[in-house]
Formats: sequence, structure tokens, C-alpha cells
Amino acid sequence: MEATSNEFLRGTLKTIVLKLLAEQGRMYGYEITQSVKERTNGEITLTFGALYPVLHKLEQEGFLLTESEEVDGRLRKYYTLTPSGSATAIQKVSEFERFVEAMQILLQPQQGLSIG
Amino acid sequence: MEATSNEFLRGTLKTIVLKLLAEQGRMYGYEITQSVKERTNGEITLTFGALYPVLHKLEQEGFLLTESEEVDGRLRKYYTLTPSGSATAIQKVSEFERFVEAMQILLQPQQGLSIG
DNA sequence: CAAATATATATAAGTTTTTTATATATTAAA
DNA sequence: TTTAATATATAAAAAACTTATATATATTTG
Repeated sequence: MEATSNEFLRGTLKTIVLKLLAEQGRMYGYEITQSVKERTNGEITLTFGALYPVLHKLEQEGFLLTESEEVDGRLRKYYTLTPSGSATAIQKVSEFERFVEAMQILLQPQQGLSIG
Repeated sequence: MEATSNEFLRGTLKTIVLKLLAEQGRMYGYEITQSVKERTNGEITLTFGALYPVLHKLEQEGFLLTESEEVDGRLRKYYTLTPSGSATAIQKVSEFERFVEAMQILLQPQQGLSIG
């Protein structure tokens, strides 16, 4: 059960992060990576080097707010969606679904045209 | 009917090209862009600046062979798959499908847990 | 007690990929 | 004759991602 080489993950990172936050309300970076790994049975793995820049970018763009909290002596940075972040989450998910539909048309096995 | 902002296209270009060639046998660059646009009703648009580098890369990697042909006074460069290109086409399509399944898990509306 | 593992965030360097702009050239239509 | 369609291609720049590294605490294992 190897993970896909993750080349398909390109361009979907923001969508994943926004959607998880829309669903969970409040998450910290490490939690996001663990949640993605568990829910996809290791199929999708977010690296920290990719995740943190995305989180910072989303924050800059006004989609996320942060609050730092000390838990068990370690610092955690919680992220929550702003209203425009919530709107963007919904939008990105539906854009991704549209994209997948288009991809299915391209990738479906070509029909033998013997029915009809 | 705007096209998706194509950020999701990142990482899927090779897969699209390989699959179309596996299906059609022989295509030239321009034809690939037109075919993708038509079949997806404009939802997915490949730009030349992205397509040609990918074609050249796939050729370098030994997945494609080229033959130039003059048609109506214009030069056309036809691409066909090598055996390893055919194998890669099948592999990439199934990897993409696996990826999409994993994404569906992440992006599906969270269940209300009221059934069961 | 030491070492390893898990938790937690972050940046920097380098590579790859993609976008945008540009160049070239022929044919057909307005 | 100018515009649009057909056809390939590269270069510069931007964006995204990978890989490596740094830091630090807590917990588990030996």
C-alpha cells in the first residue's frame, strides 16, 4: 500500500486544508497532516515543507486566522477559517469536483460503440 | 461556463497526454489541446507553454516517439507511445483514480452519523 | 540515565512545473 | 489586407513543491 507519488497532489493542497478546517473548525498543522494520513489510509501524505508555506499563504490571503496556545509545554498554532476562507473552501471543493468530472471524461476507457 | 482555474491541472498533464495517445495512437500537439478542450467542453484547457515542455520531457524519458510530417505546407510533429509509454499510461491513469478516491474521502460532506 | 520516537513549528536551498510572453510561419476567411 | 485558425517552439519569470535542516519538548524504550 504505497502512497501515490503525490504528483497529483500538486494544486490540491489548499483545497484539502480549507476543507478540513471547514469541517473541523480548528486545527493545528501537525494535526492536519495526521488527519489526512489516517483518513486516506496513508494514500495521501502532506509534508511539512509543503504544508506550512500553504498555511502561511492562506493566512496572508485572509482565509485563515491563527491563535497560539501552549499545550503540554509545547506551542501549538491553531488555524480557523475567516468568512472568506469558508466561502473559498466551498468554492474550491466544488471546483475540484468539476475538474474530476472533466478528467473522468478524458480518462474513461474508450467506448467500443457497440451499444446503441 | 468558465474553465476551472486549472490549478488542479498541475500534476495531471502527463497523465492526460499519455492517456490520449494510448487511445488515439498518434497525435500532434495542437490536436491534443483541441481534443482536450472539446471533450471537456472547455473545462480543461492545455496551454502550449505547458504542453510542449511536457511532450519533450516525455520524449526524453523514452515514453514517446516523434515523426515529423508536412501537411498542407505546415509541419506537424506526431507523437506515438513507446512500449514503456503505454505501460506508464495505464499506470498513471490508475494512480490518478486511486488519488481521486482518496480525495473523495477528504472532500465528501461529513456525515451526520444519524443512520446506523 | 541515554537514546529513540513522537509531537510541534519553521525555514532555506534547490528543483520542477507552470504561466506568460514572444517568435515564427502557412492557410483561409472576412 | 488584416484577422483568425493552424502549428511548433522557447525564454523569462513566477509558483509550487521536495528535501534537508534547525529547534525544542515529552514520552517511551533500553
